[in-house]
Amino acid sequence: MQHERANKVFEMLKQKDYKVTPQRKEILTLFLKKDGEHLSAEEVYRVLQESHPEIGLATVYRTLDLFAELDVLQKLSFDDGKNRYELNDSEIHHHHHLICLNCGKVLEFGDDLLEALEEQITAKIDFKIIDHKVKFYGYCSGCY
Amino acid sequence: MQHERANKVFEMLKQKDYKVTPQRKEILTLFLKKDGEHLSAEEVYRVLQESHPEIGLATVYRTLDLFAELDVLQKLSFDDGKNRYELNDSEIHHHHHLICLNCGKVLEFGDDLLEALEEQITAKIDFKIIDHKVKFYGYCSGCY
DNA sequence: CTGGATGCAAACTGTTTGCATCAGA
DNA sequence: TCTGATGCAAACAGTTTGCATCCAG
Repeated sequence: MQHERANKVFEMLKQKDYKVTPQRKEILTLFLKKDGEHLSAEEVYRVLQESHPEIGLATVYRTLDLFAELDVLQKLSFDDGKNRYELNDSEIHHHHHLICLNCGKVLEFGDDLLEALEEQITAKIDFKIIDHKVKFYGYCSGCY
Repeated sequence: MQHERANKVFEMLKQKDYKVTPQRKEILTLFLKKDGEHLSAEEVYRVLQESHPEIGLATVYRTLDLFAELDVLQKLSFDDGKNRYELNDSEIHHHHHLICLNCGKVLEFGDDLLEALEEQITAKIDFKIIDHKVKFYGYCSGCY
């Protein structure tokens, strides 16, 4: 149920004294609709443009920042010069990215395998890990 | 022996019909001197400025790009809006980064542990991994 | 009604490019 | 000599900011 998720976010906004504006609603709705995609500010802006031409690019940026801060979205960067955002899968259930060096396609994989690695690092180095980002580069099935 | 490493790179440049210019020499020398540091173009530019004020920022960018392409340097991004470069430790001996969320300090660790992970991924997903970038976020010993 | 949110345009930052000049091979 | 490399300035892309206006609470 998508709007259930949305309502949860709206709740949270209110609780933290942020206003629930139509712009914020629209942007969240877009991400819920495109669950799993990694959208840039520009892309969000362009899509919304069609149905809501009043929304400004600055508002998109501000809203994406806000949502990232509230952990509604996760901020990503694939080193193409622009930040991307994706819906943060509720509870800490990360996934990571396989980036095809040829066609640029981005595949994903879960991070269960990484937990063991984290433990080993924590044991070796005096560093408390609380998050990680992993990117693998290579060639997807269509490209080799 | 540092200039041995430098000479190797100069060799390579010549072999690939790139010219060995004083600017390229200076930039490489800087990275050799600051081995292990992650320098941004701006930083390289500012440091060189002191001893070689003629060198232009555009040249720094072009040279960093070139070196990255030749695998002399490795291009990194710590999501602070600017690219950084570090000396690429000769043969494929990667290390990865532990980024302190509090003070921004960047620690490093080797990647021997990751190999097993790669194999598991390759087995599961149809994707030929040829490189990876891993970043862990957390708190370093001074910050928790 | 009131302060936070918005839209717009201008400012900013990091990076790239066009072009005349320079210099390594 | 002659093409690739440089320096400079202008152009660019993505993002941020100032400010008058608007509207959710």
